[in-house]
Amino acid sequence: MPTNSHDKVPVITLERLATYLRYLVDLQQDNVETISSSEVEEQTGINAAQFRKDLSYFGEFGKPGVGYNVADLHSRIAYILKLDKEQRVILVGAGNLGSALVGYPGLKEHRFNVVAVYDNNVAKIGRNLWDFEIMDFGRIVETNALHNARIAIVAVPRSAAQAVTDKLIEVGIKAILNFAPTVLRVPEHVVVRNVSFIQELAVLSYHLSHEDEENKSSSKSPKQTS
Amino acid sequence: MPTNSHDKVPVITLERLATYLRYLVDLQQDNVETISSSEVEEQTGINAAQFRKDLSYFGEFGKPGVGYNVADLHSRIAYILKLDKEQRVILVGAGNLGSALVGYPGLKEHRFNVVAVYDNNVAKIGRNLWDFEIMDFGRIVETNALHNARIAIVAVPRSAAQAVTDKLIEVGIKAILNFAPTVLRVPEHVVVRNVSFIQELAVLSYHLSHEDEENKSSSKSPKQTS
DNA sequence: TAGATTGTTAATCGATTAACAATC
DNA sequence: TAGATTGTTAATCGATTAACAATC
Repeated sequence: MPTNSHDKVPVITLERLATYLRYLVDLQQDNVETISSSEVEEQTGINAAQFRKDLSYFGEFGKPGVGYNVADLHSRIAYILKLDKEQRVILVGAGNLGSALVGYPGLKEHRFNVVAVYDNNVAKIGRNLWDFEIMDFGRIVETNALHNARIAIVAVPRSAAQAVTDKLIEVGIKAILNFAPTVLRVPEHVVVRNVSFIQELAVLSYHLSHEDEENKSSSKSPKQTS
Repeated sequence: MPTNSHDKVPVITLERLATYLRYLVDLQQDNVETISSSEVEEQTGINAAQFRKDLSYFGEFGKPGVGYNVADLHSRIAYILKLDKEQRVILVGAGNLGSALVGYPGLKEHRFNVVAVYDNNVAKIGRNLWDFEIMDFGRIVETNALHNARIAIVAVPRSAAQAVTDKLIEVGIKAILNFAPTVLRVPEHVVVRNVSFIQELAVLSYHLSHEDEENKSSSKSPKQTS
């Protein structure tokens, strides 16, 4: 049962799948037709065996002795991540960050379709954010019954985040991308991913503060996370 | 050699440290004075032993039979992550995202001090972004010699990201928070963290697409990442 | 065919967590 | 003191990667 069996694909494999996708876009722009796993390793620093292992959760993608067809691999990974079909998304919180997120062109490129923008600030409700009229979050029960979005982006202040989340779950949201700097409590059937700008800076800050004490070590490949 | 020995603290521990910090802020706002590791587990879903283990890399923080003093733990974690002292940060890319990032109040709260904003678009150079005059990225050699920032936020289009990065390394940047959807190649002494909004949505999308096939399982604690 | 590279197994490595002696 | 909870050890679990038979 290959090509999509769901049983326990590690989340970190999914994350790398999304990374491969980005990299494959680069390759397509450079008109590269075929790559081998060892070329992936050279160029991204991700171990060749790991690349093959990640793919193996979903079936067979390459030709022994030849490698992987770039266009084919791209479309198959997009399929696995369901980036090949429209996913409806709502944004809650029409502040600076929410505005930047909704305005990001990569959303459309990856078939994420923002269907509504919500806020609870009466000064904002009714005004426009890009192409969207900002809706009253207090009325999400009615409006999401129409839109039927399953993914929500939460870009509200920490103090509002849990209450917003509770409401989102009520209206059928199953996946939340949380930008508020707090741990959201959700029922078990709801998936949350947290994005914390400050947390990332904190990790960088830690490494910085120690760099002067460090002696040179010897690896060569790019050292990156996420 | 406790309280800051650097030898191989897992990055994931550092990430959780930043999570603990957020949580401790919540507790302080609620005037909670003491917590035990099992309360942390209840409220955040992070295993109590893991919490204790994470802290153990840096010394002793609690009192057996009592628990952890919230204010003390907060300040010690802030110290470890060097969030107790100013870190100078530059932003490259004065677009929507860059604007939202620099405007984020959490930066100041955590002592990240944005010292300059750069762009290469002549239409933007000289204009203001919040309190900052947008500087010509072409002149960063001179300007960062003054500011001496070590952390850079890269919020430029994919096509510009690698060239920008190369230049940043030239001017002494040691840590990069990358928002461009591409893998940056950096020398071994430079740390990169990638933030990819689309990647996060892709992981959510994957989970969504399968949810209808899934039968209920039985865990209860919050299932979150990052 | 010979050479290259896959998909997968098994060994290794590292992170999570249960268990418990130390101690407040 | 008795009860609670720490810090840490050791067992478990899971992810990474080397190695190689299969195969293009």
